[in-house]
This record gives sequence, C-alpha cells and structure tokens, in this order.
Amino acid sequence: MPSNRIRLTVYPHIIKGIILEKVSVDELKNYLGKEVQLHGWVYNTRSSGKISFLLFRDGTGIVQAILYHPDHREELVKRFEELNQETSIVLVGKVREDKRSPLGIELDIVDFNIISKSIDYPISPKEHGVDFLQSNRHLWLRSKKQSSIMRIRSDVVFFAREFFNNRKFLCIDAPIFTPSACEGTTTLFEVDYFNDKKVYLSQSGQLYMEAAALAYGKVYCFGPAFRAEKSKTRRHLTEFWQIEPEVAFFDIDDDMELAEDLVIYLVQKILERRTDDLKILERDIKPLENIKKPFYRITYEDAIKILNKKGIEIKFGDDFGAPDEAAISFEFDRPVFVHRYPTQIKAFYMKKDKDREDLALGFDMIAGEGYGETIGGGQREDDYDTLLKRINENNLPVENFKWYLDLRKYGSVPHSGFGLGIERFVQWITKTQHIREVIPFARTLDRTEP
RNA sequence: UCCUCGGUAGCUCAGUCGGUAGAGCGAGUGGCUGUUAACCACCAGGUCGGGGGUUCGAGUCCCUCCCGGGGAGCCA
Repeated sequence: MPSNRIRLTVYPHIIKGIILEKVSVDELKNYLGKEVQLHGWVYNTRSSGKISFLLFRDGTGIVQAILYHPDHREELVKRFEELNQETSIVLVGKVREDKRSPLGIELDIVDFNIISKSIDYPISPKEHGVDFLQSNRHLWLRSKKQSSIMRIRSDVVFFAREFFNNRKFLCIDAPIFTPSACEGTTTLFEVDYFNDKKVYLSQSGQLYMEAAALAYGKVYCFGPAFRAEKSKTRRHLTEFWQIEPEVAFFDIDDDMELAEDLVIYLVQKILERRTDDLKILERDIKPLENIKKPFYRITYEDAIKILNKKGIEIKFGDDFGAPDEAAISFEFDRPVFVHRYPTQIKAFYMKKDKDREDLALGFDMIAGEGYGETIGGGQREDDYDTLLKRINENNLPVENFKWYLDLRKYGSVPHSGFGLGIERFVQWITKTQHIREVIPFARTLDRTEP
C-alpha cells in the first residue's frame, strides 16, 4: 500500500534508505514490537534526569514516547530539549506494551525530526476560561477533550447518514437561501440578493423535504440552519446543523418510531466505537446503555399533569420552558416523546388531531438526564383548504407558499418528518455543558471569531 | 429585548478601610532514571477593559462606553 508509506521527497532526512510504515496513534496496538513512524505534534514534554517523556498527538489519539538518554547520541537528546508544546514532528519509535500507560502501549523513541517549531503556544494543559478558549478555538480544537467530542460528532453524522441509507432514504439537500420563514414566528437572517431582492438564511429544510417526500417517498437532508433569535444560553447557537427526514404515507406514530430507531442506532454506534472518547470525556455510560425500545410516549396533557404534580405552575396552552423540559426528563430513565400539543403553540404546518381540533399532531423528543428537546417533528397538514387557512391565520405571505400549497393540490398524502439537532444530540451524548463545544466553530450572539 | 455576574501578568485568580501591583500555573535557566496537569530551585513578565469625574492620592468610589460569561423568552 504505497499511500501508507512515507514519501521520501517530503521528509528525505528522516531515515536514510529505510521506508518505515506510517501509522496513526489509534493503530499502534497492531504494531507491537515494530518500528513505525508517526506524523504529528508535541502535546507535552516532561523529563526526569536521564529519561525524557514526550506526549505525542496526531489527531487520532495521544501516546507517550520515551527517550532514555544513555541509549542515544547526545545530539538527539539535545534536540529533544527544543521540543515545545505543539511543535510538529515526524517521530520514529518502537511500539512496546506497558502497563503504566493508559493506552497499554508506549513508544521507545528511535529518532525524530522537527518539521516546524511552536513558540509560546497559548493554551497550556491547565485551567482556562470559556472566553479565552473560545477566542482560541482554532487551537483549542487540538486538545484532548475537544478531539474526543469532534470524533463523536463526526460519527453521529456518519451513522445518521448510514441509518437513512440502510433504509433506502434519498438524501435531498435543501436550499440555504430561502424566500421566507419556514415557521413564521422566529427571526431570520436577511441577506441582500440581486436586484434589491431580499432572501433569508434557512431555518429548516423541512418544507423542501415535504416536496421531496412527495417526489421520492423517503428522504432526508443534512444541513445548517440559522436562527436570528437573540438567545444567549448554553443550549443555543445562531448556526447549527440538523438532520431532517420526511416520509410520505407516514403518520405521527410511524414518525416517532423512526426517531426512536435513529436515536437507538446512533447511541449504540457511539457506545461501540467511541468507548475511549467517552472515557476521556468522563461520560457515565450507564444512562446511555439504558437507551433502548420503547421510549416513553406521553401526551402534552399528561406532561402538564406531571409538572403540576411536581409543583410547577403550568396550564393548558403554555409551552414548556427549558426548566420544564428538564423536569420532565428527570421523571424518566430514557428519552420521552411528548405529543399532541395545543395548535396555537405549534407551527402552522402541523396537522390537527381529527378527534381533538385543538391539538396538533406534533411531538418533541426530550432526551434524558435533564437535556431538553433534541428532536421535534410531527405529521404535516395535508389538506389544501386547512393549510391555506392556517397560513392566513399566521399572517404569512401566501404568495411565498404557493408551491407548498401545490403539494396539497396534486396527489396529497399523509406525511410526517422530524428534525434532529446535531449539536443538541452530541451535547447530550457527551454530556457537555456548553453547546459551543460540540460544534467546531460556534456562531453565537456575540461571537463570530475565529 | 430583559435580568444577572464579570474584565488586574501569556493563563487562572487574590488584592482588606482609598495609601508604592500579588500568588499559582505557563515561558526561560538549572537539577532529578518512570513522569502522568510530574516535582524542586532560580528568574523575567503589568496602559489594573477605554474615557471622564471625586480626592493630596483610585485596581478600589461615582458616571459613561466597550467586551465577555450565565439565565429568561424563543427554539434544535
């Protein structure tokens, strides 16, 4: 496999004439007793007289490498002293089992070369404040916990796509520039388009997914969403990512089951593949292991009763706040679906319950352990006249929704879908305090840098 | 938009009643053969967020602006 070999043209000074296999830290356990080369950065160094320790990172993990001075020429020992935090190096070492290492393995340094030095790296392996870390997000991403979070996030996205592919969903990307709100209530980011026209950054791909579902049956999109609400909490971003499936001939119960299957699939995959990262994040995995069928399903009115019983004052028609959702989540040992909300607190496109005109066939999935709404979805209004009435009631510009109404004009069918917020989900799985940490470069009310 | 907390060394913070600016970590130098945020010794490092005011004297009190954290509402 040529791609796995060092290219001597790039680092000709490394090991004269000998081509060593280039491996990553997460593969080292397969190379016990062998000499390998790694490309990466210095995480930290320590020394104790005649022995020096190098914590080496390459993006897949961190391994400790040892340099016992008497075994090496003086020049190499001296070069070791030049290593600062985040100096980039090519490292050649022999893989050895060692019980003292958290990984179970260590490297004996054979040789290394400095690619580029790192002077006064600002992030030390000590405590830092959120402000400072956010300002240095481009560097903060290199640290241990952030690396674990990003690996988990990457897997969540990958396996969500795999889940839908396995079920023969078509990936249909929704536009980012949209003519108006998907859900009239929330504020939008306005963008200057051509000829003095205004467009808005998408809040959701849902309406377009409905068109796609009536075209292809089972579809999903994965993309960014933008909300110009001036939210300033550790659960909010102005730019976040969602995965939004939409299925024709699906009712609210089918929809909740799909959401349930997806969540279980994702949690299982992360538990299988990211045990080490969950450990680094000190995530208690017991609550995650408990996530299996069936999730609880309660109606909005049940939820109100639960909250009232707990002494929280809330009545029919009130929406749940973050503390209410947390209170509900603590009542259950796995995620809970709350369904059939009053129509007036839900979006215009939600179908009304035929037995209860005042209820909408929408649901939220409230994640466990105090984390709130992670999924929101439901059955869509598929009757032309009812939908038109709802658009007018919400004072939405009918002309912008002409195409959306068309979907009810030409072979309308019952259909449902939901949106899963990637960051909310990863925040819950990794039990991270701030949502800003589970997206590579967070966009928040007061911060657009770096 | 509202409520609330904060801004002092590269970082995390202390600074009493208004009286000459402090610590730990990090950087640098030296020491140590198994360190895990190593340890020990030495050493450098300051426009106290900006502006204005009160005062003999302001990091400290007052006004104002800027920047950031947490929360509410809204939501994923």
